[in-house]
Amino acid sequence: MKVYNTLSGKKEEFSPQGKEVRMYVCGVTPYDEAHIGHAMSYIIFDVIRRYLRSQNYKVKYVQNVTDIDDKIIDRAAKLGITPAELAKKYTESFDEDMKDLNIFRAETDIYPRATEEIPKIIEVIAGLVDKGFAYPAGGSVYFRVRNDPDYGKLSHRSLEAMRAAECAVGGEEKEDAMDFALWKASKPGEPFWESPWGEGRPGWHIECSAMSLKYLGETLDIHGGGQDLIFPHHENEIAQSESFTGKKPFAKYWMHNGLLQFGEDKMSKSLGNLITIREALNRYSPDAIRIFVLSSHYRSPLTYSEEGLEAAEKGAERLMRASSLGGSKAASAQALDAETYHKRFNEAMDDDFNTAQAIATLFDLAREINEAGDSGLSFSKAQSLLAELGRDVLGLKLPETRIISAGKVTFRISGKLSAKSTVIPDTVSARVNRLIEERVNCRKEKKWQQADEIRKKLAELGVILEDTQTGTDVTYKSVPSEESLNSLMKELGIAL
RNA sequence: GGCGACGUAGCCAAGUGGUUAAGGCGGGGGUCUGCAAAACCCCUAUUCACCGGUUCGAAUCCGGUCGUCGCCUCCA
Repeated sequence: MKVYNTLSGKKEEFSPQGKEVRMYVCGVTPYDEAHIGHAMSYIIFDVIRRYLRSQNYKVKYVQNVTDIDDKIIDRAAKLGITPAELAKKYTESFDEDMKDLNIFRAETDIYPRATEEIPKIIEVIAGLVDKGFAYPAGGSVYFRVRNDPDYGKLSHRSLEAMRAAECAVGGEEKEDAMDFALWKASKPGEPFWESPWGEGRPGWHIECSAMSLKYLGETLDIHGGGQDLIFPHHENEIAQSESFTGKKPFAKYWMHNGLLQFGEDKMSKSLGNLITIREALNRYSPDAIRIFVLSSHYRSPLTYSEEGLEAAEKGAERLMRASSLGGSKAASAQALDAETYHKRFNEAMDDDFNTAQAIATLFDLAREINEAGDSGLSFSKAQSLLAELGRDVLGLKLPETRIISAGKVTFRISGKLSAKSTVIPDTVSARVNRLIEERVNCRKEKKWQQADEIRKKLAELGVILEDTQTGTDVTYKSVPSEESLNSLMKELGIAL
């Protein structure tokens, strides 16, 4: 398996330290709703992790929550609530988003919060001060960048070049403009913790060093995040961690996803041009969002577009249909060769997680299944493979089809409804089934106009009917209200 | 200004020395169907921004030109 490492700028053979892969992915600062740029990043690392698991690696996963920083304090002050309340609210909202996007979580995962890791953070800062890599000034503590000869190795730039850019600002108390804060003295009214340097709170970068050290040890296998974190965040993490432990590298493989673009610009909170994950989920299925993200390479930027999401929705529908296609009773024993697809899929994923090619393989497999279905060949093996790779590795839901009404009606849920485990109320399905039954009778009697009318009206309510050789398939794209069905039945003169 | 990425069909997007240049969406034609839908089949890039060069051979390597974007400040 080859993995692109930002540190070396090359694809490298993946060889973790042990059987268990130690993986750390930078989490969010919960001060607002997460947007689909976040979704992109977490979907990508989710798939990387799922693939590692499918290749029989164990993965020990840690993802932080930066629940204290300037933005949280400012925002909370504006809203008149405490920073802790604000952070809690948006952490919960983020967790809900991740759940609906089908992001894998294991019992053994750790999602540490900065505010709950203060002792470890102070321990690391104190260690850096002892070793001369950091110095207190004015109640804060700064990292002494010039003492780290490796500084800049991840972002591939020199200290001189950075100084020349004259972008480093503030900090009259700093020895060097490039030095960054490990510990920030608190201002009146701000939340604070006691420390050897006075009341204050942790700087942004230090929590990741402290948490990864505490939960994953001195050397990580994979450290991931968006490309916007390469500098300064990850550069600073390396500086802190390697200076503290004296061990290099802090992380064997640094993986960074490309950023989501929105029109001409990057989608970001500061530009205000964002679509939240919640808004996206209200319009598109989680599978569509995943296919949209995974259809291009994870290191390339991706531009958000309605057309792109709609195209992905159609694709998701296609995979879902193939994975739930009912087998013919007359299917011959001759099965198609699923193994070549499995091989192609793995080869794509082994090459730095080429999900675009992996998905293309699934589309080819779907075509084979449909073809086999048309020609009466057995395709159950191919179908299990499609479901396995789609669900377990790419994290798609590929909503299950359930056969109801004695095999006459195939029931499906698709589109955005699949984000939650939607249940169609009995009162609703009873009415829909009654309408289908009525339509079946109309068709038997060749009352085509009436049959078409029922189909059309149900479609307007988000219930799609399709006739097959064995009966009628019903797909719920939304759940109609009992009342709307009642009035439809009244209009058509059909009694329950 | 410094560092980096990218420019492949109507749109999205793989491919990075020799393959018929993946796949999805869209469009056109057909099969099936009462009609639809779905599915399947065929067609939709003689060509990979442009100009030179290396090579028996380049979308793929090198140089240049034009264009787009990211990072250098909080960000996934």
